[in-house]
Amino acid sequence: MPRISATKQAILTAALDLGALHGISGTTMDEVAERAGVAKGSVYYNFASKDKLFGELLTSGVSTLSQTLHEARLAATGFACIEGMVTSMLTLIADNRALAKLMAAEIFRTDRVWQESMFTLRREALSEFVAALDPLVPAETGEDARLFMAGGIFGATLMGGLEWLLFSPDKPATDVAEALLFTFSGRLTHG
Amino acid sequence: MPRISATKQAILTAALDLGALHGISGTTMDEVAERAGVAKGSVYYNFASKDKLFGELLTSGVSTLSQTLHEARLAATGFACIEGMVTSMLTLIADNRALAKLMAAEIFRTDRVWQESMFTLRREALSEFVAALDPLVPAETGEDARLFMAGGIFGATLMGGLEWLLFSPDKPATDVAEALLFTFSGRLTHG
DNA sequence: GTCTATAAATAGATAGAC
DNA sequence: GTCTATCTATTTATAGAC
Repeated sequence: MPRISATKQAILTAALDLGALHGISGTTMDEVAERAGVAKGSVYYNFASKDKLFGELLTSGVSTLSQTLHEARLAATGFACIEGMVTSMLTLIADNRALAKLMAAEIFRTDRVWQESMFTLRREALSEFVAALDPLVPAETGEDARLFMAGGIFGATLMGGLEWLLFSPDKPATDVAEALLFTFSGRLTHG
Repeated sequence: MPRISATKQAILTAALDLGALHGISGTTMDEVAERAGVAKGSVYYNFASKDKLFGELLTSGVSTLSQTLHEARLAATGFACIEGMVTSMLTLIADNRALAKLMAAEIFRTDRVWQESMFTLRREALSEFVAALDPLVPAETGEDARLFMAGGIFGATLMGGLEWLLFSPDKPATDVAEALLFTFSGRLTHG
């Protein structure tokens, strides 16, 4: 595992921040070079193309998410498993705010060159939620229904997390997790 | 209320479809003109700028969403109210697939010229969920927590809906609604 | 109102010096 | 490995004929 060069890291960070601000198509390689403090030639020395640069950023980001969810899933059982996964994902979003914004904007795009690998990685992340749901849903629940549920919990956490960071960033993460988990706890139907 | 011209409508439709495919920054005014079957000059005759064109598209879309949620909220009470809102929103997403994709990608952008009005309209849509949640949550629940819950239900429906349309479009809408509502019904914690 | 033609600026990418 | 300079294509937007 060759260590990543300082220049390459600066480029990745600049691209991530700018991508979160203006979207990938709205970010130019000139801007990336300027923000990274290097010449554009250096950007292209490290990344063959704009697509390669952002593709690396996104696939590594979704991969980290999968791993985080996987670890959280193994750390508990039953509904506590969902609780831990939602909380872990919120922490990850808070620690990688730019990446979360970028992912939210790109996750349903179907015209990217890296679409295929993103699709696979996204499915991997969702399948962690599917696995966590397995002991909680009736045995006869179909595969599609499990995926819709997983997508829903994933979406709730992502949107709730972004809502938090963009509009109420001073609130602690636990407030957000509690609110989201309240809606999944069944207490909504006890009224 | 002056009726919208056929040309203007064709331009709006073309812009919506292309924006859903390639994002707003990734869509060019040349493509819009070509797909709409008009010259680029006609596009600029009807819309002063690219920003104005997509701004109109997005604000009118979120406005429709707000109205749909409002009507669904008034049509029921208690948890059935949430059920109706989620179901109505899924129907709206299915009927306006391109708009849903566009909104999902743009809803957290903070660098757009129409950001201010989008922010307001988005809050309006969320406040419908907040109102529906009012009788279902403890009286001492804070304003922020209510918004996080609303954002979560909204996010779950949007992501679940897009997951459905992109990857299992053959399943009926009721399957998706049932799956999402299952997670909010409390049956997850009965295991 | 719609068109063609074009301006003016910017984009992704490359060449070649150092 | 990093830079400057530049190529080529594309982009938003406008001018002006019809």
